[in-house]
Amino acid sequence: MAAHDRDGPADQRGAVLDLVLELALLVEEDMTAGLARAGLTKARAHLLFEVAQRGPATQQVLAAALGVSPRNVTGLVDGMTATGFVTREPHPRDRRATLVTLTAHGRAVAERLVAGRGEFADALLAGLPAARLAELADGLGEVVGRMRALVAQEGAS
Amino acid sequence: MAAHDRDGPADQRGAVLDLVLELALLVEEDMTAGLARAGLTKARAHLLFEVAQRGPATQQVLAAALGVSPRNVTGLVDGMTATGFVTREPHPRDRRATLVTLTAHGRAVAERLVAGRGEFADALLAGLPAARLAELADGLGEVVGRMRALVAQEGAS
DNA sequence: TATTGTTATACTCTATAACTATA
DNA sequence: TATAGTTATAGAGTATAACAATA
Repeated sequence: MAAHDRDGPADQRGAVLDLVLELALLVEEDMTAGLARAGLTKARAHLLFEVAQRGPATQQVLAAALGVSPRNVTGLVDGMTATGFVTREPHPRDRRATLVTLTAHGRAVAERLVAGRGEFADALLAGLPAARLAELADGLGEVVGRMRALVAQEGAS
Repeated sequence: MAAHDRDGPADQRGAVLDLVLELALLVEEDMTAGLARAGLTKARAHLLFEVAQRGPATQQVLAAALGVSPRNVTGLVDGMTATGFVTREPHPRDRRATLVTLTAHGRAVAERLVAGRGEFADALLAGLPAARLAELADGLGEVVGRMRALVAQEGAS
């Protein structure tokens, strides 16, 4: 117990870190599985949401928004065209460009996934007292802030 | 303000969910970047840790432990042999099998990554008062428990 | 006959470089 | 000359099915 007391703070941080890592893993698994049920991968869902928010967009714009190469967007759009989520429409004023546009199915799936967030939040958090939620929001906010700083710092170097 | 008050609990859950999702994304990015600096991918690091914990293991065992196909393990071991993290050693009693074994480099990198967890925990959490940490551990524990149940439930259906 | 690992094939995400059509 | 998107090529993760060697 003495050693445990001495290492208390580090142990506690380690325990919280373990929870954060496990949570990240579980969220990723759950999300990937849910998207697969909708016929999507994470990369394609990302593109779907981007188009849903912006409206029809060129592949260059999408590449920049997603942080991937233009070539990669070609592949994603190819797949999502074959599976009926988007179409390539001619750009009205630039014949080099195409406008990636949602199909009715793509729009419906995007809306359904966004709506599903509420259910997900309930499954994770319903029944927790407001005080408990507030604590979590505070603590997570702090941790997320530090993570953002870490990632930004490493991205810069 | 009235509508805001009425939707309070759902809003609060939505806010916490956003934090959880952002945290999962940031952790994943940071981890992927860190592993890349060590010459590893997530899949290869997973295999590395598994071998570090178990000692030399057959590819079948590793496939089961990682939850991937045996064929996939062949590819991972091929890559990690080429990059000097592991070797294939003959199984002493079963000439069909190979024992995936860490090289000195593989062992060193595994130890370095495990040690790096402490620094990561500090970067994320150092300076937070013990009470704050305890709250976080409680809240995250609850959320992780529910996530585990969710994933298990979906995996079963 | 069952198991271990590999070859064969295929799909997805990712990247760079070279090329075409258009600005 | 610069830009949009594609073809070409390549590496990594993932899967199933067929096959060899061995149990």
